[in-house]
Amino acid sequence: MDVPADAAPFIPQVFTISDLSAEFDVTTRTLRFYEAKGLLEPKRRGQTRLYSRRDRARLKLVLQGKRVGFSLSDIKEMLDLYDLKDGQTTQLNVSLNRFRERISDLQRQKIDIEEAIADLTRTCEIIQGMLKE
Amino acid sequence: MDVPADAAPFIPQVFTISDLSAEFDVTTRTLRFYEAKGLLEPKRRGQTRLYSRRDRARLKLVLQGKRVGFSLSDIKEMLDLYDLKDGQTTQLNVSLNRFRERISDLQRQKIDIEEAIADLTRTCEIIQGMLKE
DNA sequence: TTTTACCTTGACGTTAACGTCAAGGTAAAC
DNA sequence: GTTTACCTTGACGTTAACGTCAAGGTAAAA
Repeated sequence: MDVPADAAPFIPQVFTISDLSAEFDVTTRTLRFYEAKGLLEPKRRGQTRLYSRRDRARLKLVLQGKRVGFSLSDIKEMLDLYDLKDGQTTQLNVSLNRFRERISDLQRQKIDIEEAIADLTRTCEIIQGMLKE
Repeated sequence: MDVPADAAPFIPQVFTISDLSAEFDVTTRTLRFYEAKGLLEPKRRGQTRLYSRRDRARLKLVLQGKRVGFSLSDIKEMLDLYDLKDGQTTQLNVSLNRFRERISDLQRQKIDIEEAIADLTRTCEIIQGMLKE
């Protein structure tokens, strides 16, 4: 009841570079690289980086984005969009379109791969035919 | 009947760099690059490159190989294999295995893409849900 | 107190498949 | 003869996403 509203939380939840490195299985170099690219913005304690929960959440999003094939600059743009706290709907629509474009790309790639598989399969059959002689 | 067996053919079928460039829609830079990589070996008339039908056939194979996702060095290895005119069967088996490995890779990739599509689709649905509010 | 471990910045290296000049040679057409 | 077109080699540039030193700072443990 008497706890001041601005009392510092007792679970600050900050992370070192090696914490995140270990948790997400990326190198420290990668984390510094993401910072240089503006994807993360850890504070410093002296020289040492201190990552907040927000940084951690962002990192998670970066890695998710990479998994589905977005480039780092794509991801940065989207993260930056979400930082503009206004016009939520607009932001969501922008990202929605991004995602849909990416889905189209992926479907195109899938077709290409299927064609390549068909090509190679046919070629294999021809070679097998030759080997039967 | 009296034509000597070693008579030069009257249809030499040689090609200039721009012939091939136009026919296969690749730049001349690309053709020189492939030569530097040992994929093509055109003769020279003075300075100028003269591509034989064999070069043309090789180029065709290179482009086919690229289409199904082989690297240039993969392709070079396979082309070189076919140049060793002995042990045909062995060569064919080697390539057959290569092709099958590539097919496996592609199938793996296809699965990855399908997963990414599923991920993105799910995310889109979530966003759409948020937008309905 | 020295070792050990972890942290920092900075700068250059890597890979693939060419692109892009630069600087010049040749050759046919006008 | 000069313009136009095409050819040559050589060398450096590009892109992405980090990797790999180098050289040094700090701090806790032995």
